[in-house]
Order: sequence, then C-alpha cells, then structure tokens
Amino acid sequence: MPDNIAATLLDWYDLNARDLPWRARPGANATDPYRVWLSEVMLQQTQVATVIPYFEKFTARWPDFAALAAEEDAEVMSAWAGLGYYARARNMLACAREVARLGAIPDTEAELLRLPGVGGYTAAAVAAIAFGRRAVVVDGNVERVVSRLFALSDPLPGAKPQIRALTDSITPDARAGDFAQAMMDLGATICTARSPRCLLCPLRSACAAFAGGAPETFPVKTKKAAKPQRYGTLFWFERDGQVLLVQRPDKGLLGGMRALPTGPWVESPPGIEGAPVAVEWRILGSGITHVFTHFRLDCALAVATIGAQEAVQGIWWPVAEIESAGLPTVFAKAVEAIRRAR
DNA sequence: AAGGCGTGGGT
DNA sequence: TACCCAAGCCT
Repeated sequence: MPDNIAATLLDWYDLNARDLPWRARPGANATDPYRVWLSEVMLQQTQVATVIPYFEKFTARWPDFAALAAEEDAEVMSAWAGLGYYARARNMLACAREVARLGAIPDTEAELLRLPGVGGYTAAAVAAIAFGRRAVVVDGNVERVVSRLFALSDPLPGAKPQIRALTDSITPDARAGDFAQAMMDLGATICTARSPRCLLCPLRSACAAFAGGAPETFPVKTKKAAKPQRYGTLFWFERDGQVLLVQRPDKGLLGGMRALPTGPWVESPPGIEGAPVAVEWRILGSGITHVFTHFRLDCALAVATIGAQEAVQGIWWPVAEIESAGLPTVFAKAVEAIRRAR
C-alpha cells in the first residue's frame, strides 16, 4: 500500500501541481536552490498566497545568495515588513551570509540543518526539492494528511514521532521532492483542515479517516490556552514634517524592526506612561486592535504635533514617506488610523 | 522543552 | 465573534 500511495499521489501531482514561482516550469532550468530555500523560509507558518508577492519582490531585488548576503540589514528587514515572524528575516540574512562564505548552499539534510533559520522541516524540504535527495518532509499539511490516512487517535503535538515514522513509510526513494510538494498541495487544496474535499481526493480509497466518515476530526489536537488581553499606547510625535521612529532591539517581539515609540504593553490601559518626550499629548477617540501570536493588544493613539525643542532620541522619518519605513503591521495600522483622524 | 514569535484568511 | 489555522524555528 505505501508504494501505491506514493505512485497514486505523484500521478495526481503530475496533472494538478500548482504553478508557483519557486517551482521549475516544465522545460525550464532545474530548480534553483536559492529560490527553493528562500521560498521555504518565507513559507514557514505562512500561506502561499501571502508569500508570493514577497517572493517576487525579493528575487527581483536580490536574485541570488551573494546579492542578498551583501545587502544592508535595514533594507532587508524593511522589505520583510508585514510578513511577520521577523526573526525569520534576521536568520535568513545570517544564512545567506553563511552560504556566501561557504561558496554554495550545502546539499545534504544534515548540513542544511546547521544553517540559521533552517530546522527539520526546511532542511528536509530543501534537500528533497532542490537536490533530489530522499528526505522525510513533515509540515502541518503532511501532519494532517497522514493523520487522516491512518486515522491517528493520538493528539498532536505528542503524535509527531508517529507521524514522522508513517510519513517515512510512504515516502518514495525517487521523486521525494515532488512527493513532498504533492502532499502539501493536497493538504492545501483538498485535504484542508475544516472541510476536506474528499470526493476530489486521489487517496480517498486508502484513507482510514474517510472510511470512518469523519475525516475533518483529524488530526486530534490538544486545546490551546486563550490569548491574554493587553493594553498599550502608541505615540505619534511630529515635527517639521517628520515623525519620530525607534529601532526595536534585535531580540523579542518585532525585533530589529523600525517602530513607533510605545509605552509598556500591560494588563490594564497605561495612559501616556512611557511617552518618548514630555509634551501635551492628544489621545485620539479610537485606537487600534491587533492580534499577535500569544496576546491580543488594544492600543490608544497619542499624538503631539507641537514642536518640542529638546533633543529626542530616535529616528526622524519624513511623514510623506512613512510607507517606506518598513513598519510592522501593528504600526502600519496605527499610522492609517492617525491619518484618518486628522 | 514548552513557550515566544506576526499576520491574514477562513468559518 | 472568536476562534482555528498556515510549507516552523529558536531558546
């Protein structure tokens, strides 16, 4: 049966593979390891439709490892703004520079695993897709497809070792990269989380969850804790057509990104505590809401347009060019709300 | 080794 | 609405 699953899925993939910019077109050059690696980093916890415009922008501007490695940090972080999980961008740049130093990206899973920002999934994916090696590629799609194929009752994340072993058992020696991409295409388009389209699925006859009549109940997962609510204040301080920005520290939330000055993000509304300068702040009537991975944030917006004469620590950025500052989405939302309020 | 770490889409 | 989820990695 394992042989049958791989062969059936690869036949389906040959007819139904999605046309994605990091995949080699039929008759085109072989897959470019740089493009495969870059796409895999961008795709970590991020959907294909979100990644595509960023991938096009990055590859047009930085077509290979050397070009990316030579770029300044701030330019790369700014280009990444809005894509989220900003540690990926810092690790991506460190990885590009390591690859430039090595001369080429390694072509084995074990060596790939040592690169910054390359974990078990990405190492296996690059080894298989870019270099044709047999590797067991397990992402969220594969976890879902496999847990349904075998109707696994053990909940995630505890079931990960079992899922990896089962994925290994159905991974073919040849075309492991296509097999991995086929599993992910299947998971993204047919074996979806909420309403799987089982009648279109090439693996329907091999699927224990389909046979059991409730495929959407797999994979079983342990419940997640509710997100806590936090509150804060964002400060818009403008002088002579320029607004005050800050550079956030490299570690932690939104690390290494330019940002509006903020006070602390705490359990109850803090007022203007943490303001970058002691002036008369005007609190706008409505603030912004933003949801991060592990907490929900309601922020008041404090505005001061009267010039203070004392020196202020930070980055003065032209208000007319604020879109080019590379602000994370939470701050872009604030900028838009402030613009509408004035 | 469990929790920190973004954002947008889907239901 | 308020969740859940998405081509995970790092510490």
